[in-house]
Amino acid sequence: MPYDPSAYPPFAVTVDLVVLTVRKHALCALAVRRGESPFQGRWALPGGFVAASEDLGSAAARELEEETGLRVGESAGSAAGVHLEQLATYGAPDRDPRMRVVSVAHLVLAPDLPAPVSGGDAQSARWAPVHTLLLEAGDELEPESDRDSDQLAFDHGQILADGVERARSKIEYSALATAFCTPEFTVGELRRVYEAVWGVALDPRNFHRKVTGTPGFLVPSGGTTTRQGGRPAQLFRAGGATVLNPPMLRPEI
Amino acid sequence: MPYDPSAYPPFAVTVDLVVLTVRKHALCALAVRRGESPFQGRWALPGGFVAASEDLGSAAARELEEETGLRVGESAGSAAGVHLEQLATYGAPDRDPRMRVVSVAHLVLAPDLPAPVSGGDAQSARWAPVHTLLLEAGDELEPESDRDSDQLAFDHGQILADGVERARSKIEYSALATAFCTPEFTVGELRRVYEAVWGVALDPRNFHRKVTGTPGFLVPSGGTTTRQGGRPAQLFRAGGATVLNPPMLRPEI
DNA sequence: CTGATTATCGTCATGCAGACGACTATGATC
DNA sequence: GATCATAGTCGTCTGCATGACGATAATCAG
Repeated sequence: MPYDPSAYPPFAVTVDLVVLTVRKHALCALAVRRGESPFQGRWALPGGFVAASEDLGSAAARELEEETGLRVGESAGSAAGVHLEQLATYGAPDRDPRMRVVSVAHLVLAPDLPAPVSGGDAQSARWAPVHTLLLEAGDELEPESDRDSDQLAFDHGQILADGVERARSKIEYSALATAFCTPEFTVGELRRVYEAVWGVALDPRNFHRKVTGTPGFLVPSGGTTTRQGGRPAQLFRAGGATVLNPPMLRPEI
Repeated sequence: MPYDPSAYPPFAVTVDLVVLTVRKHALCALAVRRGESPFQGRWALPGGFVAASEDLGSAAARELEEETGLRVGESAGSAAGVHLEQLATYGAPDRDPRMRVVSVAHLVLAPDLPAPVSGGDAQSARWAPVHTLLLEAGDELEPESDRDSDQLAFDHGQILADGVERARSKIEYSALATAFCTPEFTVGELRRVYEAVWGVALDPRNFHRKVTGTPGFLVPSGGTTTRQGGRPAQLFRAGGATVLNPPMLRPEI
């Protein structure tokens, strides 16, 4: 591998973000409307170019804050639980018709946010249920849907699908489902996160036994709440555990 | 995100390979000796630049074949079981002192190969047990070891560590351990793969029960062999299963 | 033939997970 | 205020997978 500074082909490097949250019992992703060609007017994942002296993770965090106001960090800021990790890198030669772009996709898990947030450099942004963004050609579309204008630009449909699959599998064996929750949450709220991400119904009693019996997963914060109605529920915070052993089992079928 | 073709910073994109195999009861990685500065004479992971119109996975497969002769592909070529997947992307601004390089690392799992292979564009290559490549500064070194010349160049030590950890966790819940085996193998040979990758001893009887009882993991090929000594062992091929449910359990401690 | 080595089958106890009953504590409704 | 719906929490039972380990089978090296 002889080194010749002029011999390597030039690439542009971007970061794209799969920002997931749970809203109204549905797993939702952040999508921004493209103001530029190509794919003008279509929805896409938020993202942007990596600066010349910027780390990949820093670029992802910067884009996230620019487009959502969310800050990453363990105990920082208002939204404490935001989680960011690298997802995968997409570099098919023709994935961007303008030039050769390699995109390092990142996955963000965030608690439910009041509004899609404004003030980004995208014309508009929204939370969309992932099942509406992931409809493949040939799938059923509701009559009132936007047809293929709901399809994501570039290869962002694939990126989103990979991110969703990563999230689905990761909450099995890690405590990351708490990243979808507010700092204090109930067992029922955590269960609804699992149900939304996996798209299944879980037995409340077995779920309660499992999560409260896993050391380090949850720590009681002392208070209770009735915000879900019914009997007051104990409030918990995320414990120090990061891996769940044995894991949460995703029901078959 | 206004588009200006001249505004994006130029990057070089490379692929680096973590090629793992099991030799002599030890998990080994492929390392090549660098002939160029920086890190001249040091060991590094194989890899190279991505061509202008080349997909990332294709570049990884090309580099793999150039440096080892291995061909990726399900039923192709001589070595059938070779597995290649994207690992992660490393892009710290100062990871290469020459210029801004983003490296998309890939993980390769291969059966034991007779020789480190020659004919690559690297001066020399060898299989090294991962524990010798992953010694951190401050760890014990055997007196006869090459000291820090055994440390990998660039951030390849971190990349290798990430690849090893990926392999260790992936054989838990997938059938990928068979990628370390020849096309036909015995239960004992598969068990020795797990033992080498995890660095633990497994009970032969429970292991046998587990792998032969998991549908689709192994299919008998009909023959037997005594190449491991002792009683003849039944030969198997990898079945169609890709995920193991329930997974293989890695012993604690 | 004897022993070493490896493969394979079986048994038993433990523990977790799924299915589900029962009870508790709140707000909503009449 | 009584009743109902809702959600949370505690228990029980059963099946199954696993860990620990005994026992037997089939080869090779002396």
